[in-house]
Amino acid sequence: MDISIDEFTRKIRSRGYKLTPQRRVILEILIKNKDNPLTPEGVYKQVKISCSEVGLTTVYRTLELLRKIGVVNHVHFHDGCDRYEINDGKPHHYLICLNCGKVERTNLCFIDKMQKILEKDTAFKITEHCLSFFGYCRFCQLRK
Amino acid sequence: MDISIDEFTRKIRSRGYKLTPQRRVILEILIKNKDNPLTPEGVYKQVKISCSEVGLTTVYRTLELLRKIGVVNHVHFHDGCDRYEINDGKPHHYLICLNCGKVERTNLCFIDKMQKILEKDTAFKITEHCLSFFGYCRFCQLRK
DNA sequence: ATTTTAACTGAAAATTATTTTCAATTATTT
DNA sequence: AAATAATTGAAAATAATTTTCAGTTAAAAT
Ligand SMILES: [Mn+2]
Ligand SMILES: [Mn+2]
Ligand SMILES: [Zn+2]
Ligand SMILES: [Zn+2]
Repeated sequence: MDISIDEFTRKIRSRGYKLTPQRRVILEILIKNKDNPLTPEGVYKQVKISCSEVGLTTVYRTLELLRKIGVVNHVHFHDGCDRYEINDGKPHHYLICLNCGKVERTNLCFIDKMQKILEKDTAFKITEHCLSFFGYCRFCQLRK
Repeated sequence: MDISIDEFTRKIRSRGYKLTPQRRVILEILIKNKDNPLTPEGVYKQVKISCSEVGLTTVYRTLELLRKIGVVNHVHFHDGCDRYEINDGKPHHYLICLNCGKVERTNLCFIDKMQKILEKDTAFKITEHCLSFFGYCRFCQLRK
């Protein structure tokens, strides 16, 4: 369910944006890391490795653009920076250990149902949500 | 279901912390604003109004302390800063309009059920969660 | 193909949120 | 009242993000 480059091109162009090499590289990095949400800095570092002259500013700008067109989701680990992950259509949420920082991902989700009810109830048109759980992982429950 | 000053005092002292005037004032502000999560800056401004010599640094430190002892929750509106609200024991989540920024609150929540299942499923001990919905409010759905 | 043009870029500067440092102060215990 | 460890606020430091701006480029028009 990953976005294809063609689909990406279409989405970008149809809104008057240009498909630049920088945008393509950043998208590729996000796809490659579909299992862990990256910070802008994290994206930047990986972009640099796979070569390329891409500025950090452009990373920030591109991530926000991708979010706007629905290609990435924006998530929070409460660690002081934003994170982005490719939007694969499936809901998934995170379990973040307050002790060791370990992050687990889960696909269990009742949110869709909740969202439908909320929309009916409040007339709000929901396009994104952000859900994270904080607590203590298996390991940290024992020590400390 | 608001926390009482006695309960607060007990919670603080039992962990070796001191009950200072600053901490008391900050707690009062949070109780007074139980319906909208405040940023540290927001707390600071209100503290200043109700008089008091309290430094912004102390506000940051106190909010984090209150979170640690379970007196406040930490929420995110994706607007670049952390927010805190008094923990009244009830779950409530937010609907944040991506267009006008309006924030609505809802009590509808399936999270408790989800949390139980997750805990069983993952052996993670969950102590907090953060859920927000983003989209477009009634008004913004029409214009734009 | 060449021109045109608005979108895009990166470096540097600016801004904003948050954390750290440290010397002085204060709440609680003795 | 003294002892002591916790707490405080101002200032400095750090970290994340945004803005500015002059130069570049993708895509549309010729
Ligand atoms: Mn946070
Ligand atoms: Mn965010
Ligand atoms: Zn852990
Ligand atoms: Zn709105």
